[in-house]
Amino acid sequence: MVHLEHPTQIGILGGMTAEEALRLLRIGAVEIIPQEDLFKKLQSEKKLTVKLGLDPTRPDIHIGHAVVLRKMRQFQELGHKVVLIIGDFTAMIGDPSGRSKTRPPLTLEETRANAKSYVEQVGKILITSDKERFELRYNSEWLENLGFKEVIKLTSLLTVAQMLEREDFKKRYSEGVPISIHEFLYPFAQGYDSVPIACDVEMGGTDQKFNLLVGREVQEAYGLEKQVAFIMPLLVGGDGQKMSKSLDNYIGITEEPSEVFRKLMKIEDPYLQTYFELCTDLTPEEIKEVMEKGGPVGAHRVLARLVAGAYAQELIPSRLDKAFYQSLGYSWDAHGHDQEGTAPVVQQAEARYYEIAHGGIPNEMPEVTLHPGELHEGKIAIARLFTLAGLTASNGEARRLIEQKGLRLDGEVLFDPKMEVALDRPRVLQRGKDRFVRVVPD
RNA sequence: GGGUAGGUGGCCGAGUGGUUAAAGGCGACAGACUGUAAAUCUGUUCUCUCCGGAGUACGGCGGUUCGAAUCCGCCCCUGCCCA
Repeated sequence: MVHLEHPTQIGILGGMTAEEALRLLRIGAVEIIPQEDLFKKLQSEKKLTVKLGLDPTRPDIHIGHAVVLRKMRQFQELGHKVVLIIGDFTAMIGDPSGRSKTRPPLTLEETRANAKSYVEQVGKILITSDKERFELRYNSEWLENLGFKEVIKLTSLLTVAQMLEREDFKKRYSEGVPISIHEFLYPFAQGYDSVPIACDVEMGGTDQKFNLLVGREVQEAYGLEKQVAFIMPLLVGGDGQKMSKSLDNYIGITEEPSEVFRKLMKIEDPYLQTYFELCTDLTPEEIKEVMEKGGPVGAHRVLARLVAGAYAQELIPSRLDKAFYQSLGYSWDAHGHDQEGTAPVVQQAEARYYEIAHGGIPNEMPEVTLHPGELHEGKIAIARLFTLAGLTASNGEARRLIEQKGLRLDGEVLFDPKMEVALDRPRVLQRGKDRFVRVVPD
């Protein structure tokens, strides 16, 4: 079984000097503004408050978030406290960062509903059970009843010109794309979040730089010590596009290991290096070695094993390094060519991947039960079957795909769009290479 | 408040009375080729279909017309200029 780091081990880094801590924290960071302030805060030996604001409009945490969360885990292991702010109030504005359109606003109720699953997911990376190390807050707590007077105080901190200097606003403005005034309020709201919690370090991706810096101004206006803006790189999807749930480039941290494995194997070659850098703790030398010795395919395999293996754990190990790779039972020398891992989850994920790659049908797949009312004399039209199974959006699409040899039934390529299928036993439906559903009669 | 230009399929964008389910591009999907990569090539891309067709669709509502994305009226929304 895979070695699972015991919670009592957390805090083992607490004995580090400020220099050592800074050296560790800097790894992987894009920018720390200002780094001297972080050093001073670390030297002060007080427990630092490290904040991350999460937008509860989309309920899933993906491996892009994990880049930031893993860094925060380091802070926790150094003895500091993470405060997760669920932006239930700010979600009504919608973060304009990187956006080219105004976001549709959400109600408090809608956003609250999403927040709960967030915490569960974040718990895979952060230590959430220890109140000294973790706290969850909703920003409606202080923003909802913030008076207009305070809003004026906040908004007087920045000028319109400064706002429009932001790349996303600048672009929208010059292209004539609408910007609502309330979107200007977002950075202030996020910045104000740092006041009631007396934030020392605010974490964010590169797209958050502006917002993080506003937090400093806001804290100063409220007589607090300014926070450090800790900026981590943004992980793009495996195809170089923004990671998006509607595309297949999105890897959720609670997805099945086999899915994580599959998606990591699909990462386009030019982004492989970045994934190693952001999602693992291999040294640059080790990454180079893996890439050279394993080639693109072998390197993909090492990455997929490491990350899928780590994410399969209840609590993701704090270091995804060579030692962890070996703890999964793989020999480092082989760089991905062997398949002799001893960690069952990874083995299964890998086996499933290769089974499908060689045209096989996996054992594990989503199951759909068909209502008996859909059957006519025990049979159902093939197109309707695929649509009911959720593999096609419409019967027409199913017919088209059949004409294009894109659908299979029990492994056999379908050719007749008018075919009727008897459902006296479970049947395996397949779309393309890797989408399967098993339909079982009720 | 005044003037002006606009609102078309997931996105961009053509289309000013019928031959328009709406050019073209992007994206997406399937196939070939591959490493379940990329690139390339081929096909598809509103819904239903007894494959003959039928239904719905061009911001909203109403009207003109045999017929409207296209003309008219009102409303909503957005850009730009002026105040």
